[in-house]
Amino acid sequence: MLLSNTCIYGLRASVLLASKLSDDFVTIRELSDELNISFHFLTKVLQMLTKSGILKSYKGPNGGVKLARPASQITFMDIVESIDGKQIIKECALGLPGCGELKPCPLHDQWSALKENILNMMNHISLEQLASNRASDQFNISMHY
Amino acid sequence: MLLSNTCIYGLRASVLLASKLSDDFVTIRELSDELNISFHFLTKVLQMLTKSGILKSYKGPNGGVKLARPASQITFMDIVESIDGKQIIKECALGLPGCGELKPCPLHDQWSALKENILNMMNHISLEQLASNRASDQFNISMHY
DNA sequence: GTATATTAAGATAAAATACTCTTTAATATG
DNA sequence: CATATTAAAGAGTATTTTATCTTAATATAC
Repeated sequence: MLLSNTCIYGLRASVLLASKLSDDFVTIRELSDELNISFHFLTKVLQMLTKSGILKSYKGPNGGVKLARPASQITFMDIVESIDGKQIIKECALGLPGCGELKPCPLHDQWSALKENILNMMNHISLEQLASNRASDQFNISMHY
Repeated sequence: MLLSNTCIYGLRASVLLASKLSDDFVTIRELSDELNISFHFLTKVLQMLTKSGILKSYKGPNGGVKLARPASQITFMDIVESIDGKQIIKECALGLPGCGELKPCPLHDQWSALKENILNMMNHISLEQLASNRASDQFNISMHY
Protein backbone atom coordinates (compact mmCIF):
# COMPACT_ATOMS: atom_id res chain seq x y z
CA MET A 1 0.00 0.00 0.00
CA LEU A 2 1.45 3.24 -1.15
CA LEU A 3 -0.42 5.61 1.15
CA SER A 4 -1.27 5.18 4.83
CA ASN A 5 -4.88 4.92 5.90
CA THR A 6 -4.48 8.21 7.70
CA CYS A 7 -3.38 9.84 4.48
CA ILE A 8 -6.28 8.40 2.52
CA TYR A 9 -8.70 9.77 5.11
CA GLY A 10 -7.09 13.17 4.75
CA LEU A 11 -7.38 13.01 0.98
CA ARG A 12 -11.00 11.97 1.05
CA ALA A 13 -11.95 14.71 3.48
CA SER A 14 -10.07 17.28 1.44
CA VAL A 15 -11.76 16.26 -1.78
CA LEU A 16 -15.10 16.43 -0.03
CA LEU A 17 -14.31 19.90 1.25
CA ALA A 18 -13.30 20.94 -2.25
CA SER A 19 -16.65 19.80 -3.55
CA LYS A 20 -18.60 22.05 -1.21
CA LEU A 21 -20.03 25.06 -2.99
CA SER A 22 -20.31 27.44 -0.06
CA ASP A 23 -17.30 28.97 1.63
CA ASP A 24 -18.66 28.26 5.12
CA PHE A 25 -16.73 26.22 7.64
CA VAL A 26 -17.77 22.58 7.60
CA THR A 27 -17.85 20.67 10.88
CA ILE A 28 -15.61 17.64 11.19
CA ARG A 29 -18.67 15.76 12.40
CA GLU A 30 -20.37 16.40 9.08
CA LEU A 31 -17.29 15.19 7.19
CA SER A 32 -16.87 12.10 9.35
CA ASP A 33 -20.52 11.22 8.91
CA GLU A 34 -20.40 11.61 5.14
CA LEU A 35 -17.15 9.67 4.84
CA ASN A 36 -17.94 7.06 7.45
CA ILE A 37 -14.71 7.69 9.32
CA SER A 38 -14.45 7.88 13.10
CA PHE A 39 -15.01 11.48 14.15
CA HIS A 40 -12.19 11.55 16.66
CA PHE A 41 -9.70 10.00 14.31
CA LEU A 42 -10.61 12.31 11.48
CA THR A 43 -10.18 15.20 13.89
CA LYS A 44 -6.57 14.14 14.43
CA VAL A 45 -5.95 13.79 10.73
CA LEU A 46 -7.40 17.17 9.89
CA GLN A 47 -5.37 18.76 12.68
CA MET A 48 -2.29 17.78 10.70
CA LEU A 49 -3.65 19.48 7.60
CA THR A 50 -4.56 22.56 9.61
CA LYS A 51 -1.09 22.75 11.12
CA SER A 52 0.51 22.49 7.72
CA GLY A 53 -1.64 25.32 6.38
CA ILE A 54 -3.77 23.34 3.96
CA LEU A 55 -6.91 23.83 6.01
CA LYS A 56 -8.20 26.70 8.12
CA SER A 57 -10.16 25.90 11.24
CA TYR A 58 -12.48 27.84 13.45
CA LYS A 59 -13.76 26.92 16.89
CA GLY A 60 -17.22 27.45 18.31
CA PRO A 61 -20.67 27.61 16.79
CA ASN A 62 -20.62 27.81 12.99
CA GLY A 63 -17.02 26.75 13.22
CA GLY A 64 -15.34 23.86 11.47
CA VAL A 65 -12.73 23.50 8.78
CA LYS A 66 -12.36 24.71 5.21
CA LEU A 67 -9.65 24.78 2.56
CA ALA A 68 -7.11 27.51 3.23
CA ARG A 69 -6.57 28.12 -0.50
CA PRO A 70 -8.67 27.64 -3.62
CA ALA A 71 -9.02 23.94 -4.45
CA SER A 72 -7.23 24.54 -7.73
CA GLN A 73 -4.13 25.51 -5.77
CA ILE A 74 -3.93 22.45 -3.55
CA THR A 75 -2.40 19.33 -5.03
CA PHE A 76 -2.81 15.69 -4.17
CA MET A 77 0.86 15.81 -3.21
CA ASP A 78 0.30 18.67 -0.76
CA ILE A 79 -1.97 16.42 1.27
CA VAL A 80 0.25 13.36 0.95
CA GLU A 81 3.39 15.20 2.02
CA SER A 82 1.63 16.79 4.91
CA ILE A 83 0.46 13.45 6.29
CA ASP A 84 2.79 10.71 5.08
CA GLY A 85 5.86 12.90 4.73
CA LYS A 86 8.13 13.61 1.78
CA GLN A 87 9.55 10.12 1.51
CA ILE A 88 6.46 8.13 0.50
CA ILE A 89 8.39 6.57 -2.32
CA LYS A 90 11.78 5.26 -1.39
CA GLU A 91 14.81 5.82 -3.56
CA CYS A 92 14.45 2.37 -5.01
CA ALA A 93 12.13 -0.57 -4.59
CA LEU A 94 14.79 -2.78 -3.13
CA GLY A 95 15.70 -0.11 -0.61
CA LEU A 96 19.37 -0.77 -1.14
CA PRO A 97 21.51 1.67 0.78
CA GLY A 98 23.40 3.95 -1.56
CA CYS A 99 21.34 3.14 -4.62
CA GLY A 100 21.40 6.09 -6.98
CA GLU A 101 22.58 7.28 -10.37
CA LEU A 102 26.19 6.52 -9.49
CA LYS A 103 25.68 3.00 -8.25
CA PRO A 104 22.24 1.94 -9.44
CA CYS A 105 20.67 -1.18 -7.99
CA PRO A 106 19.29 -3.79 -10.41
CA LEU A 107 15.90 -2.18 -10.41
CA HIS A 108 16.95 1.43 -10.38
CA ASP A 109 16.00 2.52 -13.90
CA GLN A 110 12.60 0.88 -13.96
CA TRP A 111 11.77 2.09 -10.53
CA SER A 112 12.81 5.64 -11.29
CA ALA A 113 10.49 5.73 -14.25
CA LEU A 114 7.52 4.46 -12.28
CA LYS A 115 8.35 6.78 -9.42
CA GLU A 116 8.40 9.74 -11.76
CA ASN A 117 4.97 8.81 -13.06
CA ILE A 118 3.51 8.52 -9.61
CA LEU A 119 5.07 11.73 -8.36
CA ASN A 120 4.01 13.59 -11.48
CA MET A 121 0.46 12.50 -11.02
CA MET A 122 0.43 13.56 -7.40
CA ASN A 123 2.07 16.88 -8.15
CA HIS A 124 -0.22 17.80 -10.99
CA ILE A 125 -3.65 16.72 -9.85
CA SER A 126 -5.45 19.37 -7.82
CA LEU A 127 -8.27 19.01 -5.35
CA GLU A 128 -10.42 20.96 -7.78
CA GLN A 129 -9.89 18.32 -10.44
CA LEU A 130 -10.52 15.51 -8.01
CA ALA A 131 -13.66 17.16 -6.71
CA SER A 132 -15.04 17.75 -10.18
CA ASN A 133 -13.95 14.31 -11.34
CA ARG A 134 -12.06 15.80 -14.24
CA ALA A 135 -8.68 14.52 -13.13
CA SER A 136 -8.38 12.52 -16.33
CA ASP A 137 -8.20 15.66 -18.47
CA GLN A 138 -4.63 16.10 -17.42
CA PHE A 139 -3.04 12.78 -18.15
CA ASN A 140 -2.04 10.35 -20.78
CA ILE A 141 0.10 7.57 -19.42
CA SER A 142 1.36 4.83 -21.68
CA MET A 143 3.79 1.98 -21.56
CA HIS A 144 5.47 0.24 -24.45
CA TYR A 145 6.88 -3.27 -24.69
CA MET B 1 6.10 2.87 0.84
CA LEU B 2 4.76 0.40 -1.64
CA LEU B 3 6.43 -2.75 -0.29
CA SER B 4 6.90 -3.79 3.32
CA ASN B 5 10.37 -4.04 4.79
CA THR B 6 9.85 -7.75 5.13
CA CYS B 7 9.14 -8.00 1.43
CA ILE B 8 12.19 -5.97 0.50
CA TYR B 9 14.37 -8.27 2.60
CA GLY B 10 12.87 -11.24 0.79
CA LEU B 11 13.56 -9.64 -2.57
CA ARG B 12 17.13 -8.79 -1.75
CA ALA B 13 17.88 -12.26 -0.45
CA SER B 14 16.28 -13.81 -3.53
CA VAL B 15 18.26 -11.66 -5.91
CA LEU B 16 21.41 -12.55 -4.03
CA LEU B 17 20.58 -16.25 -4.28
CA ALA B 18 19.94 -15.83 -7.99
CA SER B 19 23.38 -14.33 -8.42
CA LYS B 20 25.14 -17.35 -6.92
CA LEU B 21 26.78 -19.48 -9.57
CA SER B 22 26.82 -22.81 -7.78
CA ASP B 23 23.68 -24.80 -7.12
CA ASP B 24 24.67 -25.54 -3.51
CA PHE B 25 22.48 -24.57 -0.59
CA VAL B 26 23.43 -21.21 0.87
CA THR B 27 23.14 -20.71 4.61
CA ILE B 28 20.82 -17.99 5.84
CA ARG B 29 23.70 -16.79 7.99
CA GLU B 30 25.75 -16.11 4.87
CA LEU B 31 22.83 -14.22 3.30
CA SER B 32 22.12 -12.21 6.43
CA ASP B 33 25.79 -11.30 6.73
CA GLU B 34 26.05 -10.19 3.12
CA LEU B 35 22.81 -8.23 3.25
CA ASN B 36 23.25 -6.84 6.74
CA ILE B 37 19.87 -8.08 7.88
CA SER B 38 19.22 -9.70 11.25
CA PHE B 39 19.76 -13.44 10.87
CA HIS B 40 16.70 -14.40 12.87
CA PHE B 41 14.42 -12.04 11.05
CA LEU B 42 15.69 -13.09 7.65
CA THR B 43 15.08 -16.68 8.69
CA LYS B 44 11.41 -15.84 9.25
CA VAL B 45 11.15 -14.09 5.92
CA LEU B 46 12.76 -16.92 3.99
CA GLN B 47 10.50 -19.41 5.73
CA MET B 48 7.61 -17.69 3.98
CA LEU B 49 9.32 -18.08 0.63
CA THR B 50 10.08 -21.72 1.37
CA LYS B 51 6.48 -22.41 2.34
CA SER B 52 5.22 -20.83 -0.85
CA GLY B 53 7.57 -22.96 -2.94
CA ILE B 54 9.88 -20.25 -4.19
CA LEU B 55 12.83 -21.55 -2.17
CA LYS B 56 13.95 -25.03 -1.21
CA SER B 57 15.57 -25.51 2.18
CA TYR B 58 17.68 -28.21 3.72
CA LYS B 59 18.60 -28.66 7.36
CA GLY B 60 21.88 -29.75 8.83
CA PRO B 61 25.48 -29.38 7.71
CA ASN B 62 25.82 -28.18 4.12
CA GLY B 63 22.18 -27.18 4.39
CA GLY B 64 20.66 -23.80 3.69
CA VAL B 65 18.32 -22.41 1.08
CA LYS B 66 18.33 -22.17 -2.70
CA LEU B 67 15.92 -21.17 -5.42
CA ALA B 68 13.37 -23.88 -6.12
CA ARG B 69 13.22 -22.99 -9.84
CA PRO B 70 15.63 -21.38 -12.30
CA ALA B 71 15.96 -17.66 -11.59
CA SER B 72 14.53 -16.93 -15.02
CA GLN B 73 11.26 -18.50 -13.92
CA ILE B 74 10.77 -16.54 -10.71
CA THR B 75 9.32 -13.06 -11.03
CA PHE B 76 9.56 -10.05 -8.79
CA MET B 77 5.81 -10.46 -8.32
CA ASP B 78 6.19 -14.06 -7.13
CA ILE B 79 8.19 -12.80 -4.18
CA VAL B 80 5.96 -9.82 -3.52
CA GLU B 81 2.77 -11.87 -3.56
CA SER B 82 4.27 -14.49 -1.35
CA ILE B 83 5.22 -11.95 1.32
CA ASP B 84 2.96 -8.92 1.03
CA GLY B 85 0.01 -10.77 -0.44
CA LYS B 86 -1.96 -10.25 -3.61
CA GLN B 87 -3.42 -6.91 -2.62
CA ILE B 88 -0.29 -4.76 -2.50
CA ILE B 89 -1.93 -2.21 -4.68
CA LYS B 90 -5.42 -1.36 -3.61
CA GLU B 91 -8.24 -0.90 -6.03
CA CYS B 92 -7.72 2.84 -6.02
CA ALA B 93 -5.53 5.33 -4.27
CA LEU B 94 -8.37 6.88 -2.34
CA GLY B 95 -9.47 3.46 -1.14
CA LEU B 96 -13.08 4.38 -1.71
CA PRO B 97 -15.37 1.44 -1.12
CA GLY B 98 -16.97 0.31 -4.33
CA CYS B 99 -14.63 2.19 -6.63
CA GLY B 100 -14.41 0.38 -9.95
CA GLU B 101 -15.22 0.64 -13.62
CA LEU B 102 -18.90 1.07 -12.87
CA LYS B 103 -18.59 3.81 -10.31
CA PRO B 104 -15.07 5.17 -10.64
CA CYS B 105 -13.72 7.45 -7.95
CA PRO B 106 -12.16 10.77 -9.01
CA LEU B 107 -8.75 9.20 -9.31
CA HIS B 108 -9.74 5.88 -10.78
CA ASP B 109 -8.47 6.24 -14.35
CA GLN B 110 -5.10 7.70 -13.44
CA TRP B 111 -4.56 5.22 -10.72
CA SER B 112 -5.47 2.29 -12.92
CA ALA B 113 -2.88 3.34 -15.46
CA LEU B 114 -0.13 3.64 -12.88
CA LYS B 115 -1.19 0.40 -11.26
CA GLU B 116 -0.96 -1.40 -14.58
CA ASN B 117 2.57 -0.12 -15.07
CA ILE B 118 3.66 -1.24 -11.64
CA LEU B 119 2.05 -4.65 -11.90
CA ASN B 120 3.47 -5.16 -15.38
CA MET B 121 6.94 -4.42 -14.17
CA MET B 122 6.61 -6.79 -11.24
CA ASN B 123 5.13 -9.53 -13.39
CA HIS B 124 7.73 -9.32 -16.13
CA ILE B 125 11.00 -8.83 -14.30
CA SER B 126 12.65 -12.10 -13.28
CA LEU B 127 15.19 -12.76 -10.60
CA GLU B 128 17.63 -13.65 -13.36
CA GLN B 129 17.30 -10.19 -14.85
CA LEU B 130 17.61 -8.55 -11.45
CA ALA B 131 20.65 -10.62 -10.58
CA SER B 132 22.39 -9.86 -13.84
CA ASN B 133 21.34 -6.21 -13.71
CA ARG B 134 19.77 -6.45 -17.13
CA ALA B 135 16.28 -5.63 -15.93
CA SER B 136 16.27 -2.55 -18.11
CA ASP B 137 16.31 -4.61 -21.31
CA GLN B 138 12.67 -5.34 -20.80
CA PHE B 139 11.10 -1.97 -20.40
CA ASN B 140 10.35 1.31 -21.94
CA ILE B 141 8.04 3.36 -19.81
CA SER B 142 6.99 6.81 -20.92
CA MET B 143 4.52 9.43 -19.93
CA HIS B 144 3.13 12.25 -22.03
CA TYR B 145 1.64 15.55 -20.99
C1' DG C 1 25.17 -42.75 19.16
C1' DT C 2 27.31 -38.12 20.08
C1' DA C 3 28.43 -33.80 18.64
C1' DT C 4 27.69 -30.27 15.34
C1' DA C 5 25.34 -27.57 11.80
C1' DT C 6 21.50 -25.95 10.14
C1' DT C 7 16.40 -24.58 9.25
C1' DA C 8 11.62 -24.46 11.61
C1' DA C 9 8.69 -22.98 15.04
C1' DG C 10 7.15 -20.59 19.00
C1' DA C 11 7.15 -17.10 22.36
C1' DT C 12 8.11 -12.57 23.41
C1' DA C 13 9.38 -7.61 22.87
C1' DA C 14 9.62 -3.13 20.65
C1' DA C 15 8.03 0.21 17.47
C1' DA C 16 4.81 2.07 14.38
C1' DT C 17 0.18 2.74 13.00
C1' DA C 18 -4.62 3.07 13.79
C1' DC C 19 -8.12 4.31 16.68
C1' DT C 20 -10.78 6.01 21.12
C1' DC C 21 -11.86 8.75 24.99
C1' DT C 22 -11.49 12.78 27.94
C1' DT C 23 -10.35 17.35 28.88
C1' DT C 24 -9.31 22.01 27.43
C1' DA C 25 -9.64 26.24 24.71
C1' DA C 26 -12.08 29.29 21.73
C1' DT C 27 -16.19 31.35 20.02
C1' DA C 28 -21.09 32.48 19.58
C1' DT C 29 -25.63 33.42 21.35
C1' DG C 30 -28.92 34.78 24.48
C1' DC D 1 -22.22 35.92 32.43
C1' DA D 2 -24.04 31.15 31.34
C1' DT D 3 -24.65 27.82 28.07
C1' DA D 4 -23.84 25.50 23.90
C1' DT D 5 -20.86 24.40 19.99
C1' DT D 6 -16.92 23.41 18.04
C1' DA D 7 -11.72 22.29 17.15
C1' DA D 8 -7.25 21.30 19.77
C1' DA D 9 -4.65 18.71 22.77
C1' DG D 10 -3.45 14.91 25.54
C1' DA D 11 -3.68 10.37 27.30
C1' DG D 12 -4.67 5.86 26.55
C1' DT D 13 -5.81 1.35 23.89
C1' DA D 14 -5.51 -1.97 20.04
C1' DT D 15 -3.49 -3.84 16.17
C1' DT D 16 0.14 -4.61 12.93
C1' DT D 17 4.80 -4.70 11.68
C1' DT D 18 9.41 -5.46 12.80
C1' DA D 19 12.65 -7.72 15.41
C1' DT D 20 14.79 -10.85 18.97
C1' DC D 21 15.47 -14.95 21.61
C1' DT D 22 14.83 -19.73 22.76
C1' DT D 23 13.74 -24.33 21.78
C1' DA D 24 12.78 -28.05 18.59
C1' DA D 25 13.50 -30.80 14.51
C1' DT D 26 16.45 -32.59 10.93
C1' DA D 27 20.57 -33.88 8.83
C1' DT D 28 25.75 -34.85 8.66
C1' DA D 29 30.10 -36.64 10.15
C1' DC D 30 32.79 -39.04 13.05
